[in-house]
Amino acid sequence: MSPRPAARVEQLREERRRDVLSAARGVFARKGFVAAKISDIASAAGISHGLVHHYFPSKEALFAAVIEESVQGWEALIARARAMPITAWERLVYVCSIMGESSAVASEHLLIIVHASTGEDAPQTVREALDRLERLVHEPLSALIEEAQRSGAATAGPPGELARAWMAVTQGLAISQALHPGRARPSMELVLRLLKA
Amino acid sequence: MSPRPAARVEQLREERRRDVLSAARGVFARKGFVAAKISDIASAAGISHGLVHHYFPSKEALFAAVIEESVQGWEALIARARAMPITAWERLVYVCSIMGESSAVASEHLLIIVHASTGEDAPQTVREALDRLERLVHEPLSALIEEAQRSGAATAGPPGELARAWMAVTQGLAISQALHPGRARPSMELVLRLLKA
Amino acid sequence: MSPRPAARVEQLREERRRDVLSAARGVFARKGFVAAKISDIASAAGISHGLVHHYFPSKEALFAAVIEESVQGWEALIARARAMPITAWERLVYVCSIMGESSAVASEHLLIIVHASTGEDAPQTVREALDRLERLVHEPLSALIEEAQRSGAATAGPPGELARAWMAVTQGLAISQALHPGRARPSMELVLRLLKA
Amino acid sequence: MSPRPAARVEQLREERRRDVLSAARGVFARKGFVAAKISDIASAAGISHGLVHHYFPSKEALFAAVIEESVQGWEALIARARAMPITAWERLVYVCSIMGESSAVASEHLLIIVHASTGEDAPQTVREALDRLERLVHEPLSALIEEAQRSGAATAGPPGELARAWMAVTQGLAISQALHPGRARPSMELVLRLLKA
DNA sequence: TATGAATGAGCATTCATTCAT
DNA sequence: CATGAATGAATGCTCATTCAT
Repeated sequence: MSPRPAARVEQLREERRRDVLSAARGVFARKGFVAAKISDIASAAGISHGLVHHYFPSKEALFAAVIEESVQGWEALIARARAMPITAWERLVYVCSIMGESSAVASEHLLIIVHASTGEDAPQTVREALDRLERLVHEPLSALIEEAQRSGAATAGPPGELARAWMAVTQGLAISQALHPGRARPSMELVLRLLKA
Repeated sequence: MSPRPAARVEQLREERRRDVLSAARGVFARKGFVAAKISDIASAAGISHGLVHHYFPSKEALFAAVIEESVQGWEALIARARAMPITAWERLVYVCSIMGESSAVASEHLLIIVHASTGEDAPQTVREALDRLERLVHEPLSALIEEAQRSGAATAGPPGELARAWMAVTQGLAISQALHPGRARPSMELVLRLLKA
Repeated sequence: MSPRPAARVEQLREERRRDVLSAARGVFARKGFVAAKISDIASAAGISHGLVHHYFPSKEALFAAVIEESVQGWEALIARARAMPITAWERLVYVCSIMGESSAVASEHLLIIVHASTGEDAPQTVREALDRLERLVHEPLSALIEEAQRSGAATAGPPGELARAWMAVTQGLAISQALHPGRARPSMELVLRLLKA
Repeated sequence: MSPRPAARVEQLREERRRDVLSAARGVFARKGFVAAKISDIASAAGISHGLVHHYFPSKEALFAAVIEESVQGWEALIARARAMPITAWERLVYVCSIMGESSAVASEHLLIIVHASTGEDAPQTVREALDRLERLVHEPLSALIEEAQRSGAATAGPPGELARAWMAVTQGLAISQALHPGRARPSMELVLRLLKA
């Protein structure tokens, strides 16, 4: 009966799933988990609210998927930076520059993480993903900083704390950007002054 | 008419109102406006949910009162800094040091402002208070930076943008601290590197 | 210790009770049982809401007392009419004229009875009082009409039904008056056309 | 997109909306606006309380819809009477006879109007609809009476006041009927005696 | 007595989730 | 797959009633 091969069907389904995920990312970023309504997400994705549950069993699962997506983006960024044949300091600069690009998607990821972090009601799956993210970003960053310190490029101090400070500062700037998109974005070069020797 | 002196009654009422406000500050800081439940606030204040409405007509009014309190705290801090007989740069250091103290209350104020800023559902009164806060902090800060630039203490660049960057960074660090209270707090001296000449 | 004799105290208490009852009559008349708030009544009586419960154990009891008062007023009116040394028709005219006077108090009684009759949630005590009122008004009225019919003054027809019609019409006019106090009041002479032979 | 034809869906929705409206009419008639509970209406309609809000955004809107329905019924009745090729007096008789039919629906409409008129808490929309109703009924009725007076069929007197008296009386009788459905209904011929020359 | 703080049951409303079509 | 009707748990808010002062 089906005119389309199963693979094509599966692909369409996957595309639709991505649409929902994208819509959810935007809505969660703007409203946070609790205030975001399934119907907001459905509207943003151009489908009915009932259909959202065909792709994601629950609002919580959808949120977890968005978080997971963010975490994987960070993982990928860090992996890319580590794979480049450059100095540790240049890797830091590279990471900063990507972060600073602040595409809408990146801002949304950051805002979601802020919401997920600051909200106390995040479900367990989300908590775990956030912890994983924390480690994923913090550890390689500390390593990069430590490496850069050895080469004299980075300022002295406990690399772990510097990494955290850098993460906090980056997050603060990203929030600011996300909230005021039109505003002149502080150059990431400024942020690097935190770490520069 | 009352068997108790009116002044005392009024005083008790005011105290209780402050208790509720404090409880609300904490809950709003941890959960944001929408996710915070009146019953959470009531529990935190050790009273029944009905009594919360005895002191504040609505959740929105309570939130607005908390925001107002934050705004006034900032106003006061800026005013104190401006009143001190010190150089512009020392004023910046002073403001940073107070901000960096990170009493629970200060963190809560910052988190609330983050929530209120990032959440799309803040009511109109709150939006206005936030706008006022934005101006209250940004303008004097820009002035301080400009002054410090003239004395050569601060780095070059548009004072307005530097002020915004500094605010974003401070907010980011405060969030980080609020979320991980046990963690070693990045010294505010680090933050000053952003501005130092 | 008490500077006043017990009797005087009792009298004051009784006066205050009447104040509350009067206030309640007005509020119940304007809002009905459910919509009337104890605090409305307290405000109207110029006392605190807590004090209302010193005079009446509950809102329901207060309502019952108001109804009781109405019932007794009707009883008294009917009794007065029956005691007068006049013809049956003149008694009908007398009752109509008193009803038509429409002092604020009389209107309020009527509106309360309408509310109590039309509202389904009246408590048992109230139901009983209303039934009693129904009989109290209906029976003597039927008797008066029957008497007037025998003397040829009243129109023919079952006296019981004529009495009910008259009561319904009187109530309708009273409602109209109560709702539009400024408006020219239809003369009760009009109402008597219903019964006149 | 929908697997069911849109027209059919719309029709079902409209039917269900009418069910809710009917249930609401009965409950509002018996209890008045404040005392009527959404859950009462839902039970009467055989649906869950949540679904009521699927069809009407709020209790107030539902009440307004019921009132609107009443107003339109009156408009239609008056329009029909005016369209008939009969004398003014016959038109009055016709209106009385329809009113006197006292189907459950008509009684409910009248009781609702009484509740809405006597209750002080009716929302603004309702107030406006009632004012409109007042004019809609009063003006054409006055005109009819005036016309009937010119033909000598109606009693003398200010047509406006007679119209009001007639409305009040009709309302009173309708209340009486609605409250005691089993009782012998006073003939509307009786009411016409108010107006007959 | 008199006040008003305090409680909690009750109601309107919202929204995630399910499911018939 | 897709829709939206339907449900009911959850939440803000009101208000009768109690009670410490």
